[in-house]
Amino acid sequence: MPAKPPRTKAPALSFPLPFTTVDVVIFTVADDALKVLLVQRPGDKEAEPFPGAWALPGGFVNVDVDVDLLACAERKLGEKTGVRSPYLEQLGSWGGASRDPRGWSATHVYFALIPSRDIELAKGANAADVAWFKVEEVLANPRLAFDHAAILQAAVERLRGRVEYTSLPAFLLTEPFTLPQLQRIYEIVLNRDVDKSGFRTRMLAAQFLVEAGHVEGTSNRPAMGYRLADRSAPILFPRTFSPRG
Amino acid sequence: MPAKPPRTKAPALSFPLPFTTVDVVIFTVADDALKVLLVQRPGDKEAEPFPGAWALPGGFVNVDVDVDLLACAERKLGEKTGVRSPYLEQLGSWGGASRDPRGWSATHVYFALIPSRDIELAKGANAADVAWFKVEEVLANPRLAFDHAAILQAAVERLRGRVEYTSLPAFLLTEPFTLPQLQRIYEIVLNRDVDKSGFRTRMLAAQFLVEAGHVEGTSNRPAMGYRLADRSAPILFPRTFSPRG
DNA sequence: AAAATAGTGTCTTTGAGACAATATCAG
DNA sequence: CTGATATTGTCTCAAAGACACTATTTT
Repeated sequence: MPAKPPRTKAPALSFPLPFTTVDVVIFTVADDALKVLLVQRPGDKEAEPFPGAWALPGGFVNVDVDVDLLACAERKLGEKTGVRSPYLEQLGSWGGASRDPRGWSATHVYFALIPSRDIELAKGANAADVAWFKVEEVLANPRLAFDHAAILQAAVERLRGRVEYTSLPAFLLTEPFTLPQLQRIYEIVLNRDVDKSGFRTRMLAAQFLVEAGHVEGTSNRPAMGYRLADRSAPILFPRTFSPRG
Repeated sequence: MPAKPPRTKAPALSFPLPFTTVDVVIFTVADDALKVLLVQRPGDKEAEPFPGAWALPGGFVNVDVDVDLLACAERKLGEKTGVRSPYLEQLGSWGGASRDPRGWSATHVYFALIPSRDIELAKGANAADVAWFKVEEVLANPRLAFDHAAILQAAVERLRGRVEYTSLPAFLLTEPFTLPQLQRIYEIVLNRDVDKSGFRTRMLAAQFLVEAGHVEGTSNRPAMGYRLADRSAPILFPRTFSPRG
């Protein structure tokens, strides 16, 4: 790729390198709303950019610790939520001269889906600077650090887009879950009602759920519980949900 | 994001930075086949990695020239093909300790679609080290530099996936083009036949084509020519092409 | 006229959407 | 029993798939 690359592993560089960071957009559904995890940047004691502003969790790649970008994303996710292996997908990357006042930087962004029941936010000294926010409210009044508002916007669009034709919302629930619970997640993310009968037909026809006994849960009549046949990836439906399709 | 960031624009760093590169997967359709543009890496005179191997076009981000990642991708595309504004979409990023022997590196990958008639490959001293390859053959016997075989694989999967439900193949044709021409592109990319009648109905119903007069081209009966109503982005079909949908 | 390609029509099937009906539980 | 929620059934409609048919050009 390069014309005149450095030769050593810790090179005396002949040209400046951009900063490399990884950020993670962590979604969950709680209180009937789609939420995103944000962290508050430290006050201006250290002359950091955007002091006190909320931002997506993330930070510099640590060349000595992270074997690759995915590992770095998993590390940052774990540090903030304690969650071990959620659904994690690469969203894209943002890079340029002006997104960070310290200089040319590029960030690799992942997005994660985690069930709200699985969460224990990072404890200890900086527990207070990690919190869930309603996506709707953050987007309506974005005051995020860096270009994180644009990144969040892209993540939500990607999520909504995928939900139209994939089984992604299943990753927002703990197993086993019921079809009405799953339908509710679809409705929350899509922000519209979904027909009950068609939903059930579609989900069961797609063959990605396996029965896991009845769940005597929150409602009057117990519902069948299901688990995912394959937790490694969502399945794709051949059609979109929306009407006028 | 960072814990202890550098303070200046050309900082004396307290920790090592990964290399940042941009690579572009450039597709076209020619001779009834999907092709990808590759460049040959220089011989080992300069102790570069993978001497003589073929690679995706790309290289280091130039902090002084590229305002952002997209601009960098457009620059590299233009340098190799002379094409000015093709369809260009971010594919993803690959980064890790072992993909480049010189050290931890991360590459931001874009993929481009260009009509084969628009191309004039880079001329001059290094014209010979740029060439089109059949994607099928490269994937069958990958000997690309770095992790470019995996990247190409991902790009092809993305392209094939998108083609199932978008108007992307239109960006592989010069305007005006006919519906039979467009159908042929779909068939080449998908590597399967598509029904003529259904194809026409679908394309015209999607309202993204505008008539541009008859084209008295290659065949016996002249066909209606079309242009894209909006060249900025493909449109999405509500369903997939495949049977068993 | 024959060949070749462009374009249309018809029939069947699949599955979504709407909505009504039934089933099973808690009180 | 009544209320609430789960689950199923029915009817209609839109669009895909398969495939036959018609139209317009070149030779």
